[in-house]
Amino acid sequence: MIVASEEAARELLEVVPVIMKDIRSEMRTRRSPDLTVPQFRTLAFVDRNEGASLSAVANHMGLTLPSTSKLVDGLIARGMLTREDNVADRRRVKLGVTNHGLVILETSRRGTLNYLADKIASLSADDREVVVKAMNAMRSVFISSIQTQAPGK
Amino acid sequence: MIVASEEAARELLEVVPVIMKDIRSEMRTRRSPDLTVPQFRTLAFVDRNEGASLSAVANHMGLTLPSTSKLVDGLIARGMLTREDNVADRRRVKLGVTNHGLVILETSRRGTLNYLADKIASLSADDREVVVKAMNAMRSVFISSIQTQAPGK
DNA sequence: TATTGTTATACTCTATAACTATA
DNA sequence: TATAGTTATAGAGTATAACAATA
Repeated sequence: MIVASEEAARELLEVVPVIMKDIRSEMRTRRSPDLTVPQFRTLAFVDRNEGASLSAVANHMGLTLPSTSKLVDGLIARGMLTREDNVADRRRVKLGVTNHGLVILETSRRGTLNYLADKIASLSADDREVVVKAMNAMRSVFISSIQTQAPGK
Repeated sequence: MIVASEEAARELLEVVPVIMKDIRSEMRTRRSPDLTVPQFRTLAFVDRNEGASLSAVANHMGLTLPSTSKLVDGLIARGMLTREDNVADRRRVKLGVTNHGLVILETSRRGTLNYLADKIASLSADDREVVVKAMNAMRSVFISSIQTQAPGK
């Protein structure tokens, strides 16, 4: 089977929004209504990059600084993130996940993973393998390799 | 390679939001800033199902009726959709795409497809095939087979 | 009474413009 | 002057609650 880029692009444009809609609905309304997708991704990023700056989060999320600032505001207001001054460069902030934030993050992740795994269980082992391979290929195309600044500087 | 549902679910939860973010950004800011993703999907659905009711659109999109009503309002205000009474059942409406809507839809689709195809072109032929197969598997899992009501009744 | 749709209200997501503080 | 971040403002996406019209 010869697959043109155009054909793969059509498939992505048709199917990806539907998967995304499903993930978003699951996060919003079912087992784990605590986090929206951007909130979940922000929390997960700060968890993996303790002390990250706002710019680092904005870069990872592909959002502007004002959008990211507001997103972070909400998570701080709900006690899931902390924001401190960075003494080495006082223009910057250092973000951190609270214990409460960690609990919410893990609960949300578990609920969503269970939901997705349950759906995927209906596929053949071959199809599951194809999905994993496709996601790895997509990762190389869509996830930029830009890394977080080291928290210190 | 044996792939557990859990592993495939983790991959989906990590990668799909990033692809979606990219598609959304492309639609919003680059070649085709005319339609958001939900607007695009609504227009495409009504194009394929001329005379569809609001409920049919809501069902397809996985949205509530009020949300769908507002979404459609916006497209009507911008001259891309029409809304008429359904004489056979006056509670219902019949939606249609205008010529202007068709032009915008096609322009947006072409721009986004070109953008995606360009990115995908960096993959090997094997990887492109894997992507298409994965999307077909996902379609069976995530796209419900519920069909539109016939426009007449 | 059930179905189809709209209006009112509210919150999140996201952007641009204008600003402050620090380097 | 350039960088990091916030505040103000605004539009889109989405939901629930309350309602009107029709079946």
